[in-house]
Amino acid sequence: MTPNWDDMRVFLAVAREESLSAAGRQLKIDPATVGRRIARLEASLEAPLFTKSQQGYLLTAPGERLMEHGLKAEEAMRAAVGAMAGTSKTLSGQIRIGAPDGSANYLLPQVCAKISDANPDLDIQILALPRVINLSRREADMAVTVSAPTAGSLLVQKITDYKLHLVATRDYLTSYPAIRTIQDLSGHRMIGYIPDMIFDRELDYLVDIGVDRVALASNSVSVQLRQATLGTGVCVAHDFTLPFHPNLQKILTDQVSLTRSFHLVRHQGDQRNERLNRFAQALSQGIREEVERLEAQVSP
Amino acid sequence: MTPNWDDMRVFLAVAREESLSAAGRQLKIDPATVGRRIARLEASLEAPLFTKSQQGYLLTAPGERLMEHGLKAEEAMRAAVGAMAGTSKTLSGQIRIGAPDGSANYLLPQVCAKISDANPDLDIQILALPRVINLSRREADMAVTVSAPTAGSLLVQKITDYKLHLVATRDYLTSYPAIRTIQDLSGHRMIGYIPDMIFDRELDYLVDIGVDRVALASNSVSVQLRQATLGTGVCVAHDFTLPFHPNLQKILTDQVSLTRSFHLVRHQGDQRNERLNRFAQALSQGIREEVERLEAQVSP
DNA sequence: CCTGTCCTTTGCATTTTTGCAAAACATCTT
DNA sequence: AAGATGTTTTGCAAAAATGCAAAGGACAGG
Repeated sequence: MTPNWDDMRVFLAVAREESLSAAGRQLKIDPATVGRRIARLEASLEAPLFTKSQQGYLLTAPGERLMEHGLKAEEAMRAAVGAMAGTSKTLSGQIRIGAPDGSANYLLPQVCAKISDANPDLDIQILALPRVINLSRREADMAVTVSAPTAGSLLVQKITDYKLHLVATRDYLTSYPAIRTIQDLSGHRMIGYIPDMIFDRELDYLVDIGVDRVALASNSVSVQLRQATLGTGVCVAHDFTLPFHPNLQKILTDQVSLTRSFHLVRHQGDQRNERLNRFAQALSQGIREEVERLEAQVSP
Repeated sequence: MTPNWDDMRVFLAVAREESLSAAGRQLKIDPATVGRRIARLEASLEAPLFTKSQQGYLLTAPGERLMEHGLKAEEAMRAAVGAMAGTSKTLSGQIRIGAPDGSANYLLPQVCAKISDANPDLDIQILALPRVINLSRREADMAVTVSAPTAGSLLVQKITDYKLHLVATRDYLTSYPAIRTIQDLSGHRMIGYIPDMIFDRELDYLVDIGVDRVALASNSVSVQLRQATLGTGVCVAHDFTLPFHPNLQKILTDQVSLTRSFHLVRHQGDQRNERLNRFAQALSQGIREEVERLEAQVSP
């Protein structure tokens, strides 16, 4: 019998989450229903799609083959929904943004709050991960990145430049030897990324500055800034984060001033998706304005 | 809210049939249900998809846009189902073949009966139309044709050659002046295709033979043969039809012997659809064997 | 080893969807 | 003009799907 196309939507969620419960949460339906929908799909296709256990639902070989086609169906359905968006005043549904946690923590909350105010029926999800978001696998609808990706069928647009400077607390600076030159840094504790976990070359600030040892490291910008705010060392901070940490001040600004850029990266298949286009436009403009507003609050 | 993907499947049927009733018949669901599914889809997309009346359901501009994406979703879902077919011993579901009515009447019934015997869960539909089947519009899953199409993203494979000869009944031949040469035909009633409705140049047999007037014409081969069987004239017949009309005999075989070929035409997008591949293989082989079997029964 | 947590599956009640039949309307044929 | 045929829409009963709760199992932590 003809499979129910909507069962394919459920199938994709289970394939991704590898769990009836998790898929049920994502789809907002009962796990019992998810299980029944999978059973119905398997019956109509006469093929076992998962190996089943309480530890998880894992795709079989036929299930893998089905998933390939299911992803195409999903893309078409997304585009279909997107094509309808132009007819509505406000956006609805759910959109997920991937972002490095610097922008995820310090920019996106404000930007997305405004977008949400203007589009009450839209659910926005900020995926803050210290790694490259895989848009091909649809981990998110779009991603804010620092480096512009060059490979894959992706759309990339530059959003804005932003500045970074070395920072430390005033207490730290008065308690430790003066920092007048870059060479003086070698006598200080540096805070930064975990070197072998840096997932974007453009985030490797300290190498640019000439620092080769990081005593306090984290893969999370907010953790790094919290450590700096405690007065435990010197780190590189985005200017737009400084209004949130008034006890941090810039140092060596005449010698070290870094500039990076945010890019918005999207799946090429979404190019004509009006719904995502509208959201992307609002997001880019929001980020641009927020960076400008926050950097204006930081003394030169 | 998230549209139900299966509502898209219903939407496509209504868009094609331009009628709830016709779509319901095609989908084997009640027209009332079809109407409700369309209403639900329109509500979820917040867009009117059809202009509605008892005369029919016609797509609106948003509906047209939706259809583009819906067709892609459909292609993906068909491929998905097709990818599963290899896992099952027998085929199931529904497959529609377009064919000119010569092969539709005299070959496909036997060939499809055998395929159906081997695949009890498969519904086979023979679309016999006196015109070119539009595979791009998915009027059928595949088509048997005489001319090999050269345009469009289609897969074409030659199935077999077959022969055609001038025929008439014995009674006709004894009641009317003898036919010894092609020129003698001008004093006889010719049966053939309606000239301005010939949809395939390869079917324009009488032009090849040099006959320029068709006194008894039809766009249907079976009608033509029935007329010939009544002894009302001379027509061109496929050799494989002659075992069904034992009172028809070939004439002028030394002067007129036509050869044509059957081709199987499929949508390029179905190239890796295992379910349709298996069916196509069985169909081609079946037609090949059936032409051979029937032509063997006809005296030279 | 025991407890807690989370998973899948099953039974049952509730909700939703569907089929059926009828009403209303439009079109075509006699 | 009347009857026949086919359409869409609506109300209601029947069927199907879903949610809820509980049972049973697996795994992790204390």
